[in-house]
Amino acid sequence: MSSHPEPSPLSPRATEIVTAARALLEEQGPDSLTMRALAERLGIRAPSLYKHLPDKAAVEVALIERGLAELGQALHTAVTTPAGPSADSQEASTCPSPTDPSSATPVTAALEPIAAAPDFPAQTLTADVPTDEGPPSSPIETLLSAYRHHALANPALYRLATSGPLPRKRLAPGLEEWAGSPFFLAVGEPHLAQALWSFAHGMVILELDGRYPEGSDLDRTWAEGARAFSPGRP
Amino acid sequence: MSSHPEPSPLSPRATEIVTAARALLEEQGPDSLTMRALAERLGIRAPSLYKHLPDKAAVEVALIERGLAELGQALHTAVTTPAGPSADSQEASTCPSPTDPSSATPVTAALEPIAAAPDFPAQTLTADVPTDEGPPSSPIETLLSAYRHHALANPALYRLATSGPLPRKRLAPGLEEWAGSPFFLAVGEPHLAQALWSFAHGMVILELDGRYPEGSDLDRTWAEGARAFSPGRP
DNA sequence: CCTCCTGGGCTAACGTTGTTAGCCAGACTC
DNA sequence: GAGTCTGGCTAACAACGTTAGCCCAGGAGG
Repeated sequence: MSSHPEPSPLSPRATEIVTAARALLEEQGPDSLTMRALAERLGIRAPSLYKHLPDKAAVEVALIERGLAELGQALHTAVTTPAGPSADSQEASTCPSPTDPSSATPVTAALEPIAAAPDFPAQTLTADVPTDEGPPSSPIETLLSAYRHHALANPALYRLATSGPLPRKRLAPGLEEWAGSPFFLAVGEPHLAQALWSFAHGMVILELDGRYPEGSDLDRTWAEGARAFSPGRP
Repeated sequence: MSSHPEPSPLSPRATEIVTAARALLEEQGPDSLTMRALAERLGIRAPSLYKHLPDKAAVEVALIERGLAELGQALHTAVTTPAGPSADSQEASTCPSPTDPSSATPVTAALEPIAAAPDFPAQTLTADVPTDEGPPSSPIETLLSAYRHHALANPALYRLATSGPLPRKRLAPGLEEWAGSPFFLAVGEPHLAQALWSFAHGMVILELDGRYPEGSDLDRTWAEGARAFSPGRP
């Protein structure tokens, strides 16, 4: 198994840099991901980074690739696993990615909305731990739950990987398609799959951006959406 | 009617500045919206802008308010209008917003994806003019069509207004709710409305970011989504 | 052992960005 | 006429991404 499309190859040192960048990103927010701060975290000076990576965009592309790969991984196992109701198990079992042993970052940092991402004022992100309950759930519900959990567990990386214009040319080919394919596996029809993916992304990104009114019951909104996309609905 | 929640009050000159900012944004893309470029467009120097607006964020907040107000306007008329199949008519009839006469910008700039927004590599945004055809459409289809058309007609403003963390504190209160309320009017149930809004946003933002695979038939994806959210589906 | 080369660090510096401080001309008020 | 805003201006700062150029360690080849 593993993440099918291979990520762009990086020197060992470059990989270290990207790992540090990831930690910095998730700990301090995207605005704090500067070349100087990144270098300092590694005990070197900013210009030295350019000996290993051509520019900042390359760091971001590498991060995007990691983000897509991990998201894809989470979704694939969610869709393959024989419908486990608890969404947490998947992450823990697959995230120590086999392709990249050096990424020893503690990604599996549980589900509490990351402590502090200072750039992003955290707004409504106070009580939004999804409630896992109800019936053992259909494939679609399982997939959506995995999607939501994964995104909320890695908010900054998710945002980086899925928002804003994509530098497709610099990205490992096929990665996006692969990451999205579980939606097809779950619903069987490509256009419906695309629609479901769009729904999931819209939900997650609006939740991350604190865009829903204060007291919204997002669990119910997700459920309502899942129901809409389910084949024979009650 | 008009946009119910009043936008934050601005001095006449500040309004001019925001109008120029909007033009700059839509013509040259978000990266080109710098204080210096904005000032130059007005024939003054950057520091002078600070006599009228506290900082760049204030410019952006004002733009966001305009974006949300216009989006809300478009959606409201789409939902109130007795189901006109042609989505174009709405914009033209309501956009010269009655609240703000000085915004004489040609917003109604038709539907061709704006010529050049250089910062955003336009990618797949080549052949994505939505095809208006098929049966006269349900309220939900009308709403979704209006949403998509409006967003694609004002891509940069839409992105600014709906992506990234919201500075809620600085935003006119109630604006977001008002802009989103047509979704409730269309489906009748709040959670389903939120889900439908999320779907629409996800579709649009992914389309704007050129995130769908090359040859995607987005019309069908929209249709599939609309069908999923429709009450009694075939 | 000496030489050479190269990988990977460094400092200095440039051009942009948002933003502040402080100056000054005109217009309006009393 | 004196005074006070209003709204321009220049100069400057800090932080950003990035480039140029220096230099030291260590391995390779003779």
